[in-house]
Amino acid sequence: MTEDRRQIEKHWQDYWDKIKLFEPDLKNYRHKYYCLMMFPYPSAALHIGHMRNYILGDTLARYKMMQGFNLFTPMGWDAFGLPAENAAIKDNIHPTKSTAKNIATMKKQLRQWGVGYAWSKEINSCSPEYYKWTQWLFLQLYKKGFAYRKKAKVNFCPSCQTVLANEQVIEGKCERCEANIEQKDLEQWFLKTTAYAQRLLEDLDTLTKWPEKVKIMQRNWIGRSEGDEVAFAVNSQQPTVNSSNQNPKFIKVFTTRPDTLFGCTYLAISIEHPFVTSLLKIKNQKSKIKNAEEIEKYIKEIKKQGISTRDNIAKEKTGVEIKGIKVINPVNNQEIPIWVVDYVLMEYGSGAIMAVPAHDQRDFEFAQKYNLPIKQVITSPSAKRQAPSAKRAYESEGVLINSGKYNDLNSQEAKEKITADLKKKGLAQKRVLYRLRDWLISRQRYWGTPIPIIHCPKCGTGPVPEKDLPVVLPQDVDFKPGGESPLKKNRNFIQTTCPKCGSSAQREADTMDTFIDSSWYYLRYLSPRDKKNAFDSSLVNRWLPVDQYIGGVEHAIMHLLYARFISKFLYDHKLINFKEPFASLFTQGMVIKDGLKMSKSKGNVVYPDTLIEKYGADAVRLYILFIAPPDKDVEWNSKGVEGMKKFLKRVEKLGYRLSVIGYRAQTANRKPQTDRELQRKIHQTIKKVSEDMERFHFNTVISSIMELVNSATRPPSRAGEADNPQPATRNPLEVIILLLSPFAPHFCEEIWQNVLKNKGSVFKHPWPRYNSQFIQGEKALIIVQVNGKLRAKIEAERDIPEKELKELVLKEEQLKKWLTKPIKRFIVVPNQVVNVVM
RNA sequence: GCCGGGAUGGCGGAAUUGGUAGACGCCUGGGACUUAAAAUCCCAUGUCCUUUAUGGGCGUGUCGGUUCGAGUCCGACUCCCGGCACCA
Repeated sequence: MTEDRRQIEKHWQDYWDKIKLFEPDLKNYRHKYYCLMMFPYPSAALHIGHMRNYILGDTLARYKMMQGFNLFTPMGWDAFGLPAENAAIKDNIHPTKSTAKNIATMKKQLRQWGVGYAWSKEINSCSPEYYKWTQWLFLQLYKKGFAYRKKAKVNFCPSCQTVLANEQVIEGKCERCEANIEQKDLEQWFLKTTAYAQRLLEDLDTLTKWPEKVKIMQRNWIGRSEGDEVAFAVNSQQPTVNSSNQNPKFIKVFTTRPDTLFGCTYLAISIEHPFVTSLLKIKNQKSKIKNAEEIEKYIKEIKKQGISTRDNIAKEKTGVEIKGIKVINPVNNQEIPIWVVDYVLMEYGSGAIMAVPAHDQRDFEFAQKYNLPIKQVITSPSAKRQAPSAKRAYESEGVLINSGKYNDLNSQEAKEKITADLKKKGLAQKRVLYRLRDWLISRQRYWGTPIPIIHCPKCGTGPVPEKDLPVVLPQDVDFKPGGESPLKKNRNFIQTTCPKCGSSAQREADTMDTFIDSSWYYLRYLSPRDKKNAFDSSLVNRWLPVDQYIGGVEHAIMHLLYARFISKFLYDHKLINFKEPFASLFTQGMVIKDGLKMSKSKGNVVYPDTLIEKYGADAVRLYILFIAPPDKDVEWNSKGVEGMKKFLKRVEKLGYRLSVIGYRAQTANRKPQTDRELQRKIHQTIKKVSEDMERFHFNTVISSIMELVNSATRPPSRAGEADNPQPATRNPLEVIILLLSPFAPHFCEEIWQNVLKNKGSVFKHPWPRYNSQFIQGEKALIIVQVNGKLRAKIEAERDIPEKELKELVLKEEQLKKWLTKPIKRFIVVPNQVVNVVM
């Protein structure tokens, strides 16, 4: 098979095409199985890391096919995005061309690996046929008020020359190019993801087949936090929580720890807080402050430094007191100072906090620096009256002290009582905050879906009518980025007429974040050429949610959160009838090389093509799934592929031997007990493999099949079983081929049809079943321990009574030297272990 | 700092509910076949000790505990990987 292996593989690839093995019957949704891989970005060529992903999915798909499911595994291309555009700028090839070329290369690779998809349903997010409906989706969101424009401080990447969503900023750096992110005030489009914060959080509990890890990451990202809003009166004026924040009569703070209110010794306020801004703007207000100039100077300085919320945590906190104005702590009417600080974020809560230095580490550090009082009000329940540590704040909950009538309550009780009392006075209310922000979707780049919006000088901003979709992305664009959208420079594109009044108007020049393309693609696969609808609701409602979604853990937050958000939006507007798009999620591990994730930019990429040339696709497929459980990261080492080739050769030889000699002749030469032993192994293996397939333990599946091959190849090792004759054992080769076929499809199809002489594809044959009565022998191997240490192994009848087993143990020669003292206890685990305790 | 995950031979890994630790494979060493090599097959392969056996001690990151019995459960710690991070 070595020489013509490539030809054999190609032969079966053609065969699967011919019999349309992977083409679904979408009308037949009974026993449906929608197996979806995250669609790839078309980069130059797929490496081993990608291959692991697709082989994993293909193996599962073929297994499900054999189990009799009506399988649907489509594939497509997430083709818009920055890499293609950057490559285009560098090499001066239009993204349309380079993308098409990359897709062709990748399709060829996938085919060579024996990976099958329903190619008739292929989609490509950069084709007008697809992005027309991405635009349609945007318009639905717009019409329902879920897409809006606002001027906001946004993350701007100076290197990519575009804004980024919060999720795309990692430690203050761009996730793509790692340039430091700048904050800019820009008018941008947002989607109201926050409107779904609570449901995105709650419904995670319904996703029982998602990895816990991914759900935890999403929960943390949504970041729900329950607490209270508490109003602090400015000087002695009477505040209420219902007045506006601009009103300088009071300042609202958000806290999760109202039990520490008595320990609040100053109020810290963001430099951008409206209270501060209006204070400095309005003359008679400003005159009340003794150090207005100092504050203005401070704010200017901090703004100049650029208060990024993410990159200066290590920096020492600074601030300046507003002299001349105080606030009243509502629990004890104590006057406390207000400090304008750089460590309170305007974007979260109310932009002001009650500072409790004794019980918050940040406030503690600040108070120490500026010599502000540190007042302990919580003590640990175990060590009452513990002095506050000189080095750290005590941040845990505990028992209240120095808190007037609330003393001796625990934190939980105190929270409720203090809030209730303040609520009566109108000074507090419950509030739930989320860390999740609205999704910023505008990108000042060329290679993306144009936002279907028209700006009319008379009518203002309005949608492109649905009948005019798609808004086609023009080809002749100078796409070099320059801080604003390249489309702005294309007059033919920009100039349009207002659909309402007909006067000359301008198109929106920004394109959409590519995560919108991937937030709904799983719906389009079922009717990719439909010219009238984004998706066919009746098909979608029958085929979704996706039964198995497979992809990288790097999409745990962004893609999966956005796709869930869009599904919920479509559900609420009755366009689909399910709330969650992906019933079961599997996140495969990364392939590591030299300690780093395999990636082109790091220069540690291994391409599978030369390995496939040398060993064949099946051997590489087997190896890639054999080296580790698929959800774990794995360090790549090409050395072991050889072993897989050897293994396939042994199976081939077994097949040759059985087919030449004939299976019956072969069994006739064996003793009956040999057959029984092999038969047991066959059924045990079917059981183990079937169970492990469901758990995605593909590595142990392969080793179990190897064990069965070893048993079928080698002469029997154990004899001495009862020799009552048994019916002829099932042909081991047939079982081996069936179990192995999802992993090594070409090889197995070849043996199935040309050696075992079966008609039709092995993938049309049902997955083998085991018979549990063949699994157990009538003798059990029992481990004998003395005081917990292994001392002997004996064979005994299954389910032997304890008394007889004890006699057997006492008779055993090997054990005599250990059983020197009187037996205290005799512990039996039936058919497994005996432990003699002396 | 917080939240996850992990640590098992020379290597990748196995051990599903506490019951033979190291399956399966790679590497390595030895042997058979061969004029020779490749391929193939067979044997060995955690570690130490001895009286060389159907022998024994030790051994799953560290320390301690529970149990007849712990890689697995509990408590404390070390290191590695991933996520989040002035979120009040």
